[in-house]
Amino acid sequence: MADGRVERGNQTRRTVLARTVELASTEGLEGLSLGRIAGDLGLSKSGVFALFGSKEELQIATVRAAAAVFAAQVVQPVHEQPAGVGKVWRLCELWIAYSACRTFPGGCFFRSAAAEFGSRPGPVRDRVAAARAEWTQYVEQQLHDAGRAGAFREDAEPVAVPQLAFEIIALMELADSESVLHDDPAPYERAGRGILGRLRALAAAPDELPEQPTAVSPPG
Amino acid sequence: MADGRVERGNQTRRTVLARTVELASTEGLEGLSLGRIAGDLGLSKSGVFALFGSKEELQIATVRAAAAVFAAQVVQPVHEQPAGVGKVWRLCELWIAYSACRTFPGGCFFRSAAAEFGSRPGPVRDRVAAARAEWTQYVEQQLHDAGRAGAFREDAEPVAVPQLAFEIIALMELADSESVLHDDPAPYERAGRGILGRLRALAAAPDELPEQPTAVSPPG
DNA sequence: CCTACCGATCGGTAGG
DNA sequence: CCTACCGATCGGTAGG
Repeated sequence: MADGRVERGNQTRRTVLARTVELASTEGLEGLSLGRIAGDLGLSKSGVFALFGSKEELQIATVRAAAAVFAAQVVQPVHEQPAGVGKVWRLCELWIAYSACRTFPGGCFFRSAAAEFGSRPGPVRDRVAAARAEWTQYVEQQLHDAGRAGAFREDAEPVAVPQLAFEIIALMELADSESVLHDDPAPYERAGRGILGRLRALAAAPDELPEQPTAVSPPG
Repeated sequence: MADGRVERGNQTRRTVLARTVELASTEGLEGLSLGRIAGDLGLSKSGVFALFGSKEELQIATVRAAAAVFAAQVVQPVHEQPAGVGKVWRLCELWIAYSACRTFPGGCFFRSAAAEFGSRPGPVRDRVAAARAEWTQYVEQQLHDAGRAGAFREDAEPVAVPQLAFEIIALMELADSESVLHDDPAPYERAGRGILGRLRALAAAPDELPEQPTAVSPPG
């Protein structure tokens, strides 16, 4: 009972998942191998297997672990900030930093995972789709709250929140993809400029936003 | 010499590549298996191997074959159209149709391939990066030519061509990704609206562009 | 009975 | 293009 075996198991689980989120971002969730992970961490293959039950469960646990990292790095820091375009822009800056600093060595975990499992029905795809839908809804909620707080101009058309969220996410994800593919930080500036252009055009107080995104240091 | 063996080999090569471009778009370039392809096509594993020399060469040949499909479906149809925002928008419509009709069952081949090989240095990544760079340069060229033809307003800031190309490509690629992941055509309308919004804001004759994108039929 | 592993091995398949 | 194989490794499971 109190011999610590359960706690040791939980610790080993965390150790395994810390490694699989890294591996999966570069080699894919399907590229995870129980034997290789075990070898890397000095465990037996069957020991790793016993902790998760199947490779598929390991993949799903890896997606959940990546979501926790993302939440801590992108969502949590803005938690207490008042709603507004400033909060939306801060969220975008945090996303760009999350991508540019290679939190996951292969770039955004959820862009990679969506590309890998997007056309493979099953529980892994469903988990990835749910994680992405939650993020989209979170961005939409921030835009909605900003609108309710009077952050958008009233002399223009009402802001189409899902459209604007789609455009912001598109710019950030292409920056992530191109930056990884070409080892180049320049796409982050493009994404930042595009997002600021949209937000400044709609903001009631555009001067509260910078004219240009701050420079992003090279990856790696 | 003239016994037709070379021609038969080329035909078999085309048959194999027609299959691998489909498979790779859903299961990845790394997921290609010489044995599986051979079995699917009633060939021997070593026969397929002999045609390409290595799995890596098969992957590169698959990327080249996909590029030919893309060029025929998206680039070739606008070849003789005069430069202008109308040509740019037509190119975007063709891209959206290329994605929405599932030319490749897993969505845009080059988005999938970039996600899979973006952080794996080597000849396959280089070939994927080159194909994407060519597409980006082609879009930029069309925007540049439109500007030279007087298609953009002169009372606004000069159009930043690479920035605009980045934004257009970002919207199309997120539509592709989300449509595949959620089996939903709605993202294509978002992408089309976003692109038209940008083009109409910059166009000297915005009335030559539609106000809304035409509806896209569901995938599959 | 439980867990968290171990060394060994299952039936199949990988690239070559 | 074929049959016939190789060293290795795959995900998963056996008894202890």
